[in-house]
Amino acid sequence: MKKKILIKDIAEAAGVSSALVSYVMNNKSEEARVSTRTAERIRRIAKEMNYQPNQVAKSLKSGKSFSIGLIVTDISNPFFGRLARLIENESNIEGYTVLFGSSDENAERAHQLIDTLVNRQIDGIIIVPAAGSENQLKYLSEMNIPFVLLDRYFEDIESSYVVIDNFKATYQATRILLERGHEKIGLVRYKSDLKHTVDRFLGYKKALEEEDKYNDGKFICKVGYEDMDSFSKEFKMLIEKGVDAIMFSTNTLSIRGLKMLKKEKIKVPDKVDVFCFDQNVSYDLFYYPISYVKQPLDLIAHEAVRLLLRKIYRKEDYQEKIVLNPEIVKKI
Amino acid sequence: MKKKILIKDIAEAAGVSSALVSYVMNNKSEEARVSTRTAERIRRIAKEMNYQPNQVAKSLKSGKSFSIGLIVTDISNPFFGRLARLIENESNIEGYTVLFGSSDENAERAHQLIDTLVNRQIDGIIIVPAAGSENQLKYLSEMNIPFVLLDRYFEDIESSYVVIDNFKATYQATRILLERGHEKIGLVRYKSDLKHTVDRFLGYKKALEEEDKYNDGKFICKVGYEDMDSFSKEFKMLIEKGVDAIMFSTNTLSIRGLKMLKKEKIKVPDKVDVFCFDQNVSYDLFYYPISYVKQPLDLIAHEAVRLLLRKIYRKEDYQEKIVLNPEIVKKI
DNA sequence: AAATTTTGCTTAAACGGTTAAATTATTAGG
DNA sequence: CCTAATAATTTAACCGTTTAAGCAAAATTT
Repeated sequence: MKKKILIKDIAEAAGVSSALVSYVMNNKSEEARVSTRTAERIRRIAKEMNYQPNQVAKSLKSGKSFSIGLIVTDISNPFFGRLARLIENESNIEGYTVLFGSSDENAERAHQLIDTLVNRQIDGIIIVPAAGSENQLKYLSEMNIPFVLLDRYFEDIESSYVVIDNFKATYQATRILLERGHEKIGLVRYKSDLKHTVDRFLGYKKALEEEDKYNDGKFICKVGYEDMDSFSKEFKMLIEKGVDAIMFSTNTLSIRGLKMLKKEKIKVPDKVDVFCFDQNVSYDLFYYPISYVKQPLDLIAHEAVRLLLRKIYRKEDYQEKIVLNPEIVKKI
Repeated sequence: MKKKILIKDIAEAAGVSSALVSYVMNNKSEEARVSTRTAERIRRIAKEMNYQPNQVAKSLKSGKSFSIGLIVTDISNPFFGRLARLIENESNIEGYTVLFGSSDENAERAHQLIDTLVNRQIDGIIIVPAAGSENQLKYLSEMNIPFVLLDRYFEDIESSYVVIDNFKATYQATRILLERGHEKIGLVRYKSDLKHTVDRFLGYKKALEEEDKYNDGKFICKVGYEDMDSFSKEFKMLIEKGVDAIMFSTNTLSIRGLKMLKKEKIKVPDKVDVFCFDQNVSYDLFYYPISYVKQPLDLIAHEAVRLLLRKIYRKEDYQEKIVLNPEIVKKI
């Protein structure tokens, strides 16, 4: 078994103290006045011995770990998978590693994850916050741990965030359904008070109200995040109410809805037209072209990492709130 | 800004030395003969002050970090996303956190990732190895860093791994296509010498040879992992050769193939029948029921974590090789 | 040539824990 | 009441780095 090369091994081999090696390895030869000859020698030996600094020791000393945490609701959800991948890329470019965790929209679980990540000295966290996790964010603020929210945020918590204009997203999408001449437009949404969920609902509502077709929310189908079993029941009820179009307000709901429509042989768009949320490879395989709201994922990831790193570097307390425009992908 | 509670803060508050606090917090009161009264007091105070041990310091001292690395080819690929999620769950149960990275099937990138993870003192790594990464695995062995391979392995590298019987998978799937009466069965595969790719090819070949329908691999379409652009060209050529069925050998290839078939209006199964690889929500939205090879993902994740933890705990050098049975999901 | 500055390097403390060894307090035994 | 044994606690070294402070030699100034 090869032994891990430490700074003191290099120092020994070079016949100098470990301090010198450290200075050289951290490009501080100048400030520390290391002679160019010695610096050269140290560099050469370090390379020969394939020296890899122990990040744990570095972190302990510096309080910086060059790693960031990422908490999503479920990494296996393609939407978050793609986001995670993009965040990974952006972070790596800046020399950061990503630790991740899935909260399952569960505040308790999110709490655990945050603790774990914080104890591992992550320099900052990107969070898709679960409902009821406000206190955790307050805790992070108090501890001065930089964080950036994604996908949603809390109006009564001061924080940086990157989201899309969800109201606009469903408003525009619903308008398109209206323009296509639909009269009874349903909404499939989660039972949740999270900002983005509510905004998506409000956009839908506004569009319908403008045309006097809101009907007191008669065509809204609310499903719980956990009890997905209820989905089919609720969804069928919605269909039975005679809707002629459906606005799906998330990626997973879109997929589940399309599956149901296909299974129940409800013809799209003759019987019901649909408008989906977020991209998904599946849409391309559906028998009818699917229009959808597209979130600018790469931009979201880019901005999220940028905001976070800015917070990490400049310890300023300034919060940036970024609201990006959704793209409406109209396939017909 | 609240300050992070350290062991010495607890010690001070309890009027004892930090050693005692450490013993108590690590449930070593017995061995260290801490009086029950003191232990109680320390526990109470620690709880009141919400003490969270600094994992970095613990890691430095113990050489253990209670985190494991996970290297997949691409976390945004739903197949690996699901796997990652399951591995996350299994690891969390055992108190481990997951650091992940996507290698993009690129040995250079994988090398970087491994270095990063190792320098962060991860206790072990679960790797979906890229082609040409054998030397990295040797390095891990030399450094005595526990690792488990997933999805594929190298025949000339001694290691633990969890894979499915890929030969059997395509053999059985191809047999089904044969039984359906197809004569010209194509294979869509990656250009790669990785064990699993080759095995999948061999299973296909064997099944065809048994019926004298291999045709010297005339109906094989090989595409590069990176230059996916060539996919459409290659795929069209395959179609033009007049195949009446296609065996797709990975998840992404299946999806891309189905998309092409739909786009080009090539009727499934009348014009060409298909057999896909791995589950995917998309299959359910395709106009015709898709049969596919299903990998037992939860079992794979479970076993991978189990093997890795076993290696971490017992420092034994015994390699476990687990080959699981694929499930053939026949939809017609 | 002495005093001062600059150069090149070393020493040692610190980061926040763990743990073997040492020390002190308590109890039991004679 | 003194000694020995045992119980409870403290001390200090260590994990692998970083970095302020110190020091000796060489170079420069006076």
